[in-house]
Amino acid sequence: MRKKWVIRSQFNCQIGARKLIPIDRKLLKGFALFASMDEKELDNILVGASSRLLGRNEVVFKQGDSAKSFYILLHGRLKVSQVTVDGQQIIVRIINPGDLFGIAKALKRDSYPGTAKTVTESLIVSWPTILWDQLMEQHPVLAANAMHALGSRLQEAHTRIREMATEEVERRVAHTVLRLVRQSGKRVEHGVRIDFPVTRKDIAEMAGTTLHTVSRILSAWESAELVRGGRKKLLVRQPHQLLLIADGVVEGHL
Amino acid sequence: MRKKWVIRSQFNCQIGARKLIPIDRKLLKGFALFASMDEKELDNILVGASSRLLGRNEVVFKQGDSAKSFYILLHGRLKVSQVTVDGQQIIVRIINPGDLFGIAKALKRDSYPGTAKTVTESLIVSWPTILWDQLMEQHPVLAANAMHALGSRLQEAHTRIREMATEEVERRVAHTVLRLVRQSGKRVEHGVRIDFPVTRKDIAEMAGTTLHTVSRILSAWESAELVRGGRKKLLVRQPHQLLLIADGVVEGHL
DNA sequence: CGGCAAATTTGTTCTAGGTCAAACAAAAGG
DNA sequence: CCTTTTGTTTGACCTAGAACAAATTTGCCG
Repeated sequence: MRKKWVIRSQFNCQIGARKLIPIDRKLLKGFALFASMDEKELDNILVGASSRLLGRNEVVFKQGDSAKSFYILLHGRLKVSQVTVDGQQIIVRIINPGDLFGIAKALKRDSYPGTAKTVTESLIVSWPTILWDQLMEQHPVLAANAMHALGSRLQEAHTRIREMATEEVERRVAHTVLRLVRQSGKRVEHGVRIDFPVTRKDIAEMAGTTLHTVSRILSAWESAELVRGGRKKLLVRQPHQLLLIADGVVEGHL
Repeated sequence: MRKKWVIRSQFNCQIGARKLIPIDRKLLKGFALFASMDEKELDNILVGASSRLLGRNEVVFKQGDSAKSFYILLHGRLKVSQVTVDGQQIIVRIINPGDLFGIAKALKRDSYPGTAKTVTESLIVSWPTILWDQLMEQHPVLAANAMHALGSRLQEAHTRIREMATEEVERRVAHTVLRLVRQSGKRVEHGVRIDFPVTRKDIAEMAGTTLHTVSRILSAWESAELVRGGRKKLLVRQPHQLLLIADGVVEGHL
């Protein structure tokens, strides 16, 4: 068993060995991005790709780094954050398996606008950024799918903007939690569990508020039996009730 | 002359004649979207397109309408807004000449997520939505440019999210105004004028605040000689000072 | 197992900016 | 020209939620 495990300067200086996990096209299959592509096309796409297995809390790229590669997440979970000049942090998005990320080229940028960090052990595949245009050109299906992905992100962004502009915190937090449920929820015995570690601070940075306020809200919800919290854990017991709060149908519990 | 035109309840019942302005490929040239495409390709793209000249305050499509067409704005200015269930409005974006809009297909939607309305007389070109995929496939350059356009919008959306999450109103309003200056500013004698009618309410809906607050802020800025207001008018006299406010370098004037 | 850092909870205070209210000004339309 | 509509300004008040502060809990690592 390969145990050449990390010597971490501070972030992710990884070791060569880790890099060369053989990439099987089977790994790609099943993701929307590669929908309806045949084996041959997939192999073709994989030329030039390399993969990496990362542990928890490792940084894939940092805000401002020059964008040498673009990626797709096969397994695990990342979060992308930005820090403002005055040190405040926000979470731009959570990356789920199958998502493209670091596609600075598509955004006409040559540096990454945010920092991508694993929150669980993760498997990623990367390509050199210079291959982007070529890849898009040679695989129209891929291009179309990538555009769809961008489109969904844009829609989600608009939704967040609208929420932040018009809704009060409790509803925004409810929306945030529901989004997590939708993207990363796992049915368990008494509800739906967010299947990766989320802190109150994370939620705050997604909803545009403070961890204190989030904590108060979750406590209130816990009293009302809507959720069950825990350190970096969250179980939603009554998604439907939460939806009512999110949509402003019922009064909140604060 | 095809006069099978819609009689639309209350908004944009326009006249058939207006529809059939001959579209010259020269009109398209010069827009980033069609960069580096030759005459022949442009003509090809224009097959299936139709154009329309609209007056002020006409609705191109309404939130929820089924997305039968996608558009590009050649001349004029539109604004896209969304209304929430409880009647609050926000401005999603301002559409400037050369911008694609109504590309629901790229967002995997079959209805428009917002309402697009002219704020000045505008010239638009439209294609039936069903041509989208075909057009993207046959013109990789167009596809790439369209993706860039989406990418820019996504970036702008993230910027707005970050601003709304971390900045206080005065800075947000400053950013909003500066964005208007950048996109639609016209150098004039004593500064830069926003070259289309913007109300305080518009600005509020872009910055995520109320028209009252915007009015107060602009009044304060006016006292400080930073801007000059007027009914639906705005002249920025000292963009640089405004930038300092936007970036939080100097105290605001409230 | 004990110590430590990270995460969470909860109380108290304080203010930015929303809400309510009203007067005012400039277009638009007849 | 007068009336109406639409946009703007300003004041007075009030509250959601941020900021400040501290105690408490939890998981981790040596």
